[in-house]
Amino acid sequence: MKKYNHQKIEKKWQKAWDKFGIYNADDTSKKPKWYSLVEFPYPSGSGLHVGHIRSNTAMDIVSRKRRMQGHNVLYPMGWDAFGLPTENYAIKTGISPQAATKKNTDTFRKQLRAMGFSFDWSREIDTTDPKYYKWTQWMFLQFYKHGLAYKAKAEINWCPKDKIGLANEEVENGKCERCGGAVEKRLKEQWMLKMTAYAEKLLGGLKDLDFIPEVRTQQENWIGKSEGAEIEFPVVGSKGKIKVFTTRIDTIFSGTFLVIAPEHPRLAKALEDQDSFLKNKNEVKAYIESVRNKSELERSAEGKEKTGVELKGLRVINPATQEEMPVWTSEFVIAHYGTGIVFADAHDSRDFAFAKKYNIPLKVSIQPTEGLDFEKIKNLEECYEGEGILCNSEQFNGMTSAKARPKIIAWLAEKGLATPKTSYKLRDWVFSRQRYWGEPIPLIHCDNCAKKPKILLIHGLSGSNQENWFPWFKRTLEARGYDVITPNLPNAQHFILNDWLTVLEHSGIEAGDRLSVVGHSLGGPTACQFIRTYKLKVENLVLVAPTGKSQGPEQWKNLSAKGVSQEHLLVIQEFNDQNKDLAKVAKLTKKTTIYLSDNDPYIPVEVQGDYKTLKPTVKLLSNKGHFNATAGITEFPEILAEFPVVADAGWIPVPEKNLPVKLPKVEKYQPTDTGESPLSKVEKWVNVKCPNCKGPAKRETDTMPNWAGSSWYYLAYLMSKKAFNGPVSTENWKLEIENLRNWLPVDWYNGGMEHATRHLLYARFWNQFFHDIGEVPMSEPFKKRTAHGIILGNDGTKMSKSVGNVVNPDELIKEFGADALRLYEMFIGPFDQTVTWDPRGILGTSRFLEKVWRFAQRRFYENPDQDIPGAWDNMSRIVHKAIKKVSSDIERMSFNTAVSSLMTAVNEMTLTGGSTIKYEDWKSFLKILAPFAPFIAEELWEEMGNKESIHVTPWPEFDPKLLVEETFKLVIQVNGRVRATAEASQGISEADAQALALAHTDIKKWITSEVKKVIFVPNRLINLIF
RNA sequence: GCCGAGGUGGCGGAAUGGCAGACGCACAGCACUCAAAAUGCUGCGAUCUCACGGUCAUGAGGGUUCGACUCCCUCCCUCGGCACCA
Repeated sequence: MKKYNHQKIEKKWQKAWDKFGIYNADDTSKKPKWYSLVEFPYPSGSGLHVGHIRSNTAMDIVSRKRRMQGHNVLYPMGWDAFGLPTENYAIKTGISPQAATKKNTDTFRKQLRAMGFSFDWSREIDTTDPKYYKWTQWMFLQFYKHGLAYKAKAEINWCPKDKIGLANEEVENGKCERCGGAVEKRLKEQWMLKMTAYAEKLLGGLKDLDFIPEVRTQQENWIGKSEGAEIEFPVVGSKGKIKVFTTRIDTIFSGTFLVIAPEHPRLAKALEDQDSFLKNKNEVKAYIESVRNKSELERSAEGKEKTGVELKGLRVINPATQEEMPVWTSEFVIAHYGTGIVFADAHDSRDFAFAKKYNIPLKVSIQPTEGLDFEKIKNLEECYEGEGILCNSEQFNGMTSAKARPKIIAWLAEKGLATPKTSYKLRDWVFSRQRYWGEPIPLIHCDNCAKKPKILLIHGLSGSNQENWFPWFKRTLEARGYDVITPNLPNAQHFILNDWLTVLEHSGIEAGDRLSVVGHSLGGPTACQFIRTYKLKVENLVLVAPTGKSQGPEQWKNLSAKGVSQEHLLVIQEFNDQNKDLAKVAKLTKKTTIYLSDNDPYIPVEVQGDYKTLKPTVKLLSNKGHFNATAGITEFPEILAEFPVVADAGWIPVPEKNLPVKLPKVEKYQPTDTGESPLSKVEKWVNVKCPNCKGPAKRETDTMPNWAGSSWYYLAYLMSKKAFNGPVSTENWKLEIENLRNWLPVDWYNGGMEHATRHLLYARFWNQFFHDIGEVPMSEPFKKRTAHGIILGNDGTKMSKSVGNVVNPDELIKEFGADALRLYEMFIGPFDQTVTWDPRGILGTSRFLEKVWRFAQRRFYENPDQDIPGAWDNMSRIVHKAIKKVSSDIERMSFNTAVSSLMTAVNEMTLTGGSTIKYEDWKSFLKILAPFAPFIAEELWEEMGNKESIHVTPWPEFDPKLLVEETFKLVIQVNGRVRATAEASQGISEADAQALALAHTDIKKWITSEVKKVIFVPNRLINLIF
């Protein structure tokens, strides 16, 4: 009889499984796919801990079961390796984050392998690998190119003592984690992702997802949708209006003052303004200053009295009551929610307290429906915040709050003073970090390109800037951010080239401008001549129906008929050789496009061929004539394609072919005391050529947040090796979409509750965006989301290095084996609940495995024959009961009871039948044990002579017939209390059961009268009522 | 303050409205042993009783029900999240 040597067995099977790659997912399989996902760990220096193992084991069990159920299973693993601890370690020790990460991931990988998780290691990823983050950078650029990434001033946590910006994780209760000093808010230009644009989608998408309710509600609360109205308060003595958001428009008649957030930009503007209405500027300024100097903690402290000052000189009118109201500023109003201004009344406790403090008049307009003392509310002794019946509200009196709200909105909307409006708590994602250890943001800032681009529009013969599509053109492109110059050229009827050039020369164009030129008709060749004469650099030259020498004599006759003198015609002809000029001009311009129409009276189709042989792009539009008003052209939308919206001027994306922007080596990892990333000190890296104008430019030195790489890692697992090894490009991404389509969505994603809001929302946002731009096939990435409870240390507190209560799995694996540890992790308590690590607990599961081992040895060494004649049917029942329970328990994440039923089965087997178990039954038992304890199951399976791995054999089905026992224990109750039990046969009738019960010796003494009533639950109990 | 989860032996915990405490840890007794470890068996909520058996027990108090850990109401406590969101 062999002894159970877990060390030997585990090493043996780790090697064998690797060798045969039995856990590698197959991209081309015809089997149904199954994608299990656990949050990939941050590879910290302290190694894997028992908390990681809990989630990994659970999903490993699910994955193994699915594999045995015939699915093509993908269960991948990787490293979320960018992050502060590694960076702080680098600051302290000087060891590069790259080197530390390598070491840490090696440790983690080794530990995870030792646990026997069925990961597909061929798909391992690392967010800090340039091969990975080149795609993260590409993705950021997609956000940027679609207008969802923008730079704006946002608050960062600033530690004035350490002189560095802090991540949210580094702030504890408003204090710096490092030095314990108070943290300030500072404004800094930061990259933001416009997540608010997806608020509604993120909320709506939740509806069809199988997320546990806790996660779902946390996401809903985080998005924080509330529906209400925006009301306008006219300013007294001015045309201005102040907009206010409210969800309680039913209280509008009690609104007696407005309150504006101290940080509100409109307030700042009013203070700067020389002739502003404000009469107490200094007082307001001082107040805003005092608020800014308060820490977040002081400001929001519960029960803290709110402070504020009145904005003297500013009064508004309540649109419902027509009464004048004062306007105040106070710290309790949040600048970024709603409009940053609220109307205040007696039905909000904060407003109420504030008004009392500063003696602002109050009015009551809501009467509680029951219970409360309305007298006190009416006398303004108490604040009533709830809903109720409206009073003091004119025609709305007597209505309930709910009824009145839409009516009041409609009433005010009619006067143009209110619109229904939805607000969200969700804010845009601050995407910049002023740190080293993150993905560089792949943008380059170019001062030259930051200049407002100019467009020079040159009209043609007999034309003016008031004609054709020119006014429309100017208006539209100005709205797109361009400076459009449309000079009126002299003697339009009698063209003199030099006169025209002189006017153009003085039209406001300067050397170094970002210039585009649009020329219409004769303006086309004039443009070419102008560019050539002054050697102008032009970004985009657009010629609309340009006239030229190539035209035939007939056309020249036409011009002549229009009054152009022969002399001038010769001049035109002379410079007007498109073939010659354009060839030269093209050298000075980046891009040239010619628009032609098939029915242009001046440029007939016969001569258009000449243009088409030229280098510029020719766009042929049908039926546009000469592109002038005579042809009915007053708007020319096609041309807009040439001039895209000017966004975030000066930020030029790094071209795809230059990705990744790799992190350079730095001397010091310490953030700078100006609040910038240490990257800003690497001049060689920072200073680059502008990809756009080739002039001097600087790289963005902010890096991406930790959340970036983890927002798409579930997609990365699906991508081919080629995608990571090859160049990054939109075309290459598209090649991967098929793989995404095969595997998405993730069927089951388990992770911690701490990621229920941020990570999970970021990833969903990311995915929805890429779905919208056609780069990801599904809108929602995760079909099912569950969460595990955390494991507390022995002492009931969170495991942490400093407390010293972290449990190291290495020693446990060595002493008890990975199988015992896996079982204990599952057995320790309900999977979704917080549990406390009990160092003795693993003894139980370890003993259980020893017991399984001994049972197997007895059965197959003492009785080596394939099957034992007369083996107990009871044994089959025990096994099939366990198959049923284990199968369903895994699906409902009740892993602790699954383990317990495995234990029960073994206990019952040893008790009932010794080792007389059928061969098939024992196989089935090993199979249901296999997902939990894969090593021992595999070993015992092999010992039975099986050649194929147990982990790829079919999952056993239970036979319901075997589960039915002939007799059962009938519970006998008298007046609802259990008084006895009796053995009864299955399917016993109510009458027989009653007879059995009444005859029972223990029941007789409870019989006091005739049976009044009988409750009979078949095959379970009978309850006699006397 | 709001939202969510939870409260059951000495401990971790189990229980489609139907025998509360499965399974495990700890503890005690017995067997094996010269002895110990390991293993196996037995016991293990409180209380009354020599005993058969009874009574009380699932945070507290009420309710619904033949019957409640489970459903409803009120309250207390613990944990997690959000936190001046108008």
